[in-house]
Amino acid sequence: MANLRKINRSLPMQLLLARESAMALFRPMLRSFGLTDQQWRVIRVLASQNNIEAFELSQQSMILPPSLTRILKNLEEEGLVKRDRDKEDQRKVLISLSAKGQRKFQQVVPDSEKIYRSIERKVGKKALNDLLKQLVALNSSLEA
Amino acid sequence: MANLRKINRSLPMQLLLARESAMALFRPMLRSFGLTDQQWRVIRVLASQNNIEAFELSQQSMILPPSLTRILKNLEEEGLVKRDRDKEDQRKVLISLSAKGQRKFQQVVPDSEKIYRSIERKVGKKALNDLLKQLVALNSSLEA
DNA sequence: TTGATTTATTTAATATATTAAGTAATATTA
DNA sequence: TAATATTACTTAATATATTAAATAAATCAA
Repeated sequence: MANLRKINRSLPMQLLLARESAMALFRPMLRSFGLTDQQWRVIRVLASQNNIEAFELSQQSMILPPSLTRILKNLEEEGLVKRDRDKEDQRKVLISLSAKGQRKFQQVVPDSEKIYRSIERKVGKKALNDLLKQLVALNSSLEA
Repeated sequence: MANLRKINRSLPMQLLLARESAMALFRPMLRSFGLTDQQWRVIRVLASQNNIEAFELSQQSMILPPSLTRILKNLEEEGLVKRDRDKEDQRKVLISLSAKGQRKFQQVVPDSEKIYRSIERKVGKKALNDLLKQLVALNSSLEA
């Protein structure tokens, strides 16, 4: 039987495992605030850029447009985000956090930062920064 | 407004981005063989270990049991895998590749390896190995 | 040895991912 | 400017993710 590298030595698998290990630390906290991983990604992006186009939001939150449509529908029903048509270009939808959404963000930030700092302690600040740099380099290598 | 690190500087986000960049290179090839990412993960594990328990398969393929149940149902309907009850412990299900599943694996391996080697060239063999080592280290740090 | 507990998997319900197709608004071009 | 193409998003269909609950077999405890 032809050989393939052991699955646990493959780059995509190690990236998946690493991401799962990291997210496992955030997930219970996010759930306690009634948020899914993706909803939190969306809210984070919106907290830093108000009235952002759906396409931009999709890129920055790494959520494909069809998923984003549903996620925004849910967040809108919960009153956390607002959607408006762009007056200049009626095809575009501009999305922003509601006051309630901003409060939700504020509530989550301290716990999120606490967990991130505990990761920094476990991994080591230097090792973490090195890793981030290598991931950025990897991404630009792979795009090329 | 309280501050949170920019989303694109967070570890989970960079891991997600890196994984997507890598998987984007494999996906068209896998689809051309009629396989989803997850189905290929399952087949890879089965190719190296026949008659594996569902729980073990779940761990190694990084697919939670409820998802695995459906994935195995689909793969079984396509005749790629077989399921048998463990004679010793009737709770357990033992899974293995059918002859057809083994042929499918053999068909995909060359293309998969070709893509992996192109990644090695783009990223650099040393950089890739370093990164893998750091990811392994990260995983053990985070579990601790 | 029966009743309670644990283990291994499946079902169910809701959320997200992926690909393809559809729709409406805008831009382009002959 | 009417026909065509493109853009920005949504809908649809199928696959997977996540959490909770259910089921059935095995184990444990009294």
